[in-house]
Formats: sequence, C-alpha cells, structure tokens
Amino acid sequence: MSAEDCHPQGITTIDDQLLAYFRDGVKVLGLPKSVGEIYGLLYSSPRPLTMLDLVDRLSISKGSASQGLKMLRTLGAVREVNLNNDRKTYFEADIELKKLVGGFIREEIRPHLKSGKEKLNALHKEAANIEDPELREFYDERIHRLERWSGKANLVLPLLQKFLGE
Amino acid sequence: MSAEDCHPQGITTIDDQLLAYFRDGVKVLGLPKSVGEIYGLLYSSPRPLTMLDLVDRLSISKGSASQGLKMLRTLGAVREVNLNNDRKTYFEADIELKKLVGGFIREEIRPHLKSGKEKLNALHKEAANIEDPELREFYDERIHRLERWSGKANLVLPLLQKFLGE
DNA sequence: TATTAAGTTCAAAAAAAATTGAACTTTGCG
DNA sequence: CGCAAAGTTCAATTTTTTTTGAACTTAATA
Repeated sequence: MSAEDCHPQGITTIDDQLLAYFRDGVKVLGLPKSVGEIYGLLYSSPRPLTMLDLVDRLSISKGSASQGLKMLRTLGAVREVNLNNDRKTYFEADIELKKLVGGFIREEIRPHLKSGKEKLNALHKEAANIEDPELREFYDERIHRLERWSGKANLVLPLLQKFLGE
Repeated sequence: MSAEDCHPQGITTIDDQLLAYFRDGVKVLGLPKSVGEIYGLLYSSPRPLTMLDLVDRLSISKGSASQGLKMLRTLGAVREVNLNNDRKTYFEADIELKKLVGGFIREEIRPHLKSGKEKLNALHKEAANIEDPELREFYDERIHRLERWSGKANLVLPLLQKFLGE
C-alpha cells in the first residue's frame, strides 16, 4: 500500500511538508521544534483542533502539547475557540505570521533590549569615574556606541512589525 | 582587599559588565555564550588580544576560543591583526555591531529563507493535485500567504541591515 | 632541520534545553 | 456530590548543544 493509496489527495504529504516548514522556521526564532509543529499543524488544518488531536497527530506528550499551546497563546499566534456543545477547547492558528513574529519580538526581544538599556545606563555612570582620561574616553565611546545602537533597535522594531503585517 | 583596591579605576568592573552585556546579547541570536564573551572582551579592549589572552581572561579552553573566533570571523565581527615582529595573531572586534548582526543574517537567516522558499515551491505544485476544490483552495491560500510573507522577509532584511549600520 | 609556541580538530564530557509522564487540578455532567 | 474527561504542572529523563582537552598540524626561528 503506497502513500498515495493512503492519501489520494496528497493531503498528508502537504501537511507533513508544512509541518517541516514551520519546524525549521521557528528554529530561527530559537523556539522548540514541538512549538513549530503545533503551529504548523494548526496552520494547515481547515478546522480547529483539540489538544488531544495534536498529541495524536504529532506523537507528542500531553505535557508538551499543553506547554507549546501556552507559549503560542502567549505569543498571540494561536487562539482558543469554543465550539458549542463541546467540553473540549479547540485551537486555531492566527494565520497572520506577524502575530507569531510580533509576539516573539514582544516577549523575547523587547525585554532583552530593555534590560540591556539599563545595563548601559549603569555602565555609563561607572565609566565617568575612570581617572585616566584616555581610557575614560575609550570606554565612553564604546558604551555610547552601544547606546546609539540600542536606540536604533528600539526604533526599528515597531517598523519591522508594521511592515511584516499582512 | 576590596574590588576597588584591585582596580582603582573600575576597569575590570566595566569590562565584566560589558562581557555580561554581550553574553546576554548574543543569546537573542542563539549564539553560545562563549562567543558573546569573546566578542565582548575584544569590544572592551583598547588593544588587540591574542587567543591566549582570551583563554586566560575568560577561563575557557583553547578549543572554545579557537572555534568562537572562527565563528566571529565568519560573521565578520572580528578580524585578525598582524602586529609586526610577532608570531602570534592578534584579534580585534569590528565595533560596528551591524557586522555581528549582518553576519548573523547572512549566515543564519538567509539560508533558512532560501530553503524555505524552495519548500514552498514544491508545496505549491503539490497543492495543485488536490481534487476536492474547496480543500485545494484552502491549501492554496495558506501556501500563498507563506510565499507573500517569505517575499517580504527577503525584502526587509537588506533594509534592516542598512538601517542598523552606523 | 629540529624545536617549540601557536593554532586547529574532534571525540568525549558537561551543560543546557526540550520532552515525557505521572500526579495533580479543574470543569462539566449525571 | 461523585465521576470522568480535559488540562496543567513539574521532577525526572532524553535530546541537543556547548565546552573541554589531548592529539594533531602549521609555521617561525635558531
């Protein structure tokens, strides 16, 4: 029995390829592959799925599914759907990728930039105490450079998000 | 003996903080912390350093230092300097962060986007074979969406690099 | 060319991150 | 209420990634 017999319309193949696409894709963002697979399966499903659907289809544990969905909901890339007359919670992907990437920027990159800025402030004050003028100048310049860069990054992120929005 | 007695000008403190800054910073890019530390130490050094300087100062192995420097050179974030009358190779940081980030985009993100594009092409062809028109439409739309997005990402990356350049 | 310091490589060890699964909590229904 | 299905949590395990260190290569110099 060939794969074609199983899935005469090639759907599973497509699903699998989409899964692989997202599995690799989220790696760029440093997210675990299970998260990519969950998002990928929801993205390629015409109807919402339950957590148990994900567990079955992806052969992952309930724990993984629960945590992965939690992360995706935090990012805003997946939302709950309440189908009437059903105890289960269904999930569907927000198919606008900007949600996934935007959530990542909001949750991962911005906090980093913020704490980085604070560190730079502290550094700047300390550099003022260096006595050797040449050395002080050197550190001042390098720290300043980081500050300028950090400011730029803060500026560009919202633009990036806007541009990537569909 | 206090820390101040050791380093009356607070230099080590500043170096250490800069180290921490980069150690955390490169994590966003998914690079190992040793790489961040190496770049950080070079960034905060007024003169080029040898590999052995890095090994001593950061308490890392020769292997780590060698591999870390290799990666940073590939990214274009660090360059070799040949001081006259010296057998050793010295290294200095390219202090323009765009080199670090640009190298990362070039080496890590672009290849991903490229292979992703190829996967989408394959997918598009396969979707054409789906018989159920409604389902075919569904897959077509979702795949098309990814293609549009992938195109945008390709467009925005050079702009991003240009903007972040100092 | 023999010596030795500089630097690289890569298999093995250590560290970090993701995943599992079993115990737990919550929720809806008879 | 009491049960059972749905969902969460987290310590233990597995997997992946990073780091080490010892053997190796390279290159300068005496």
